[in-house]
Amino acid sequence: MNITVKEYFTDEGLPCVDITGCDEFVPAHIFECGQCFRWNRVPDTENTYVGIASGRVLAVSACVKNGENVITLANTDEALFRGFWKDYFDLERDYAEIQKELSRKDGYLGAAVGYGRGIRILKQEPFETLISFIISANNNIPRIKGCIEKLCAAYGKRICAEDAFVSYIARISGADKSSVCGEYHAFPSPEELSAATKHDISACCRAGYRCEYIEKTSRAYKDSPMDTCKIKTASADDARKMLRAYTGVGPKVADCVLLFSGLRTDVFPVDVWVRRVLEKLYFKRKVTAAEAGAFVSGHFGELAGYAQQYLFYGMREDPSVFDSMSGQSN
DNA sequence: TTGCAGGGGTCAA
DNA sequence: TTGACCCCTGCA
Repeated sequence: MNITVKEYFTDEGLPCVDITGCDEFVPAHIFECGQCFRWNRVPDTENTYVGIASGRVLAVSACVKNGENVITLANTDEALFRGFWKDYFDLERDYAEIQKELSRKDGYLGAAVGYGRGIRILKQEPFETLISFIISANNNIPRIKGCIEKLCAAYGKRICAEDAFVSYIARISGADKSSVCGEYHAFPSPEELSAATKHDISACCRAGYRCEYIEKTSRAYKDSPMDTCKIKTASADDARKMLRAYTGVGPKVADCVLLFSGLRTDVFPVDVWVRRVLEKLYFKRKVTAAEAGAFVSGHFGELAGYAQQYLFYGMREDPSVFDSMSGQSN
């Protein structure tokens, strides 16, 4: 990937970088495809999102300038971009090539890829991803986001945005500066979160039976963190086993953590949405999660994780993208 | 206002 | 393989 980075300051004095040479980057698709919970669209903007990752706040937008796609990252300089955000957004990977390969595999994927162009799989912090997807079990996105925000507010480090950042957000959204939030919280570290009991966690974020999972997993993680090197080199099944050693992690959550923290791309989280896609497109009948999992690992191989994201996003956002495709899988 | 079903699973029997 | 688990939301 040959990306070009231009560093500058906005009128407010906020450090920014403009990235060109990366056509596969659509903020709405990246942040609303179900992989992350701490990125939110700035009200009254079409394509600008603010999020927190590893204790850093960033505003992301994309537009076309002079016929060229430009990604603007605000509140970072070039050094921080190269040292952190470039990897977080997986900007080294050639998604156009992945899309080509998936489209060749099967007609349904071709349709899904066409719809979800611009999705990128983020490399999120493993502990945050682990706890977030434990909370996601049998839960819906607004509530998951609410639980996570409350946990962060209670146990995470406070981050005060610079005045220039608040002014920038106010300007691009047309909002009054006083209405723009300037306070954020990092996701708590294993040490911070493991200090809380399940009762504390329950009082804080009302996550029900998942609170016990959060307590146990935070404490276990503090003593025995994920061995990401081992996870990357092990077989997919062994990697899943390592994740499932944490309480509250079953097959679906394990695959989500592996995929969305950028550790593996050959896993395929099967939840009710994905199962619906597979049943509708490939099986034409009801299947179990295990049956679905066995099918996809053979059918999609190393690119299973990307296939999952495109299929899932297409099915959830607009199931009609598959309507003209019946009978075209191979 | 109330009651009920269902939600992007996991655990234990 | 099945039921219980906590809590919220939408709907009748």
